[in-house]
Amino acid sequence: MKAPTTAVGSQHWLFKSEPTEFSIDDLQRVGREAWTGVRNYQARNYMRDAMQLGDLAFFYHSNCAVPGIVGIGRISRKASADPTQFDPDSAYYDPKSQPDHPRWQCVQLGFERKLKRCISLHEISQKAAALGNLALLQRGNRLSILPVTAPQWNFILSLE
DNA sequence: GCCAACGTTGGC
DNA sequence: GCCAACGTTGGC
Repeated sequence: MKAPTTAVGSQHWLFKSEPTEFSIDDLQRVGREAWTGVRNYQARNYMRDAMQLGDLAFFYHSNCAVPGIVGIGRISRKASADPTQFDPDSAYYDPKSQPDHPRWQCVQLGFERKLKRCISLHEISQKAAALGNLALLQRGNRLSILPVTAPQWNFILSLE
């Protein structure tokens, strides 16, 4: 018997986005968005190797007045080649990536809902003891896509 | 705007 | 493979 694969939609993630670039309101308006432009190998590996259709993700506003979690999205398409890597006009163009061996991948994130209120990084930091080693709170973390455990997910949502 | 904490690049 | 230089992230 084959080992069971990870159940569809059973995992949780956190996606960072600068609201001046792409906010939760933008996601709500367009409904779904290909998460292009990730140029970090670890973040890519999370998308390419781990994310399953239906996984849930916190939508986090970074580099803004009140950084924090503002909404929820859901993986609506599994990873595929990020087209911006082949577009010379794109800010994310990667001349070293070959079309037959794409270096970068992206998933599609669908809008699920906005939180009733922003759960700020400040507030999350204050609850650090209850959250264990939440990747978001790890020192020096700069990844734009982070894993969240089910207990962490449930605890953060309970703050809403 | 500052700056700590990275990840990446490229010379050697 | 080492590592200095450089670029980026992102909170503050």
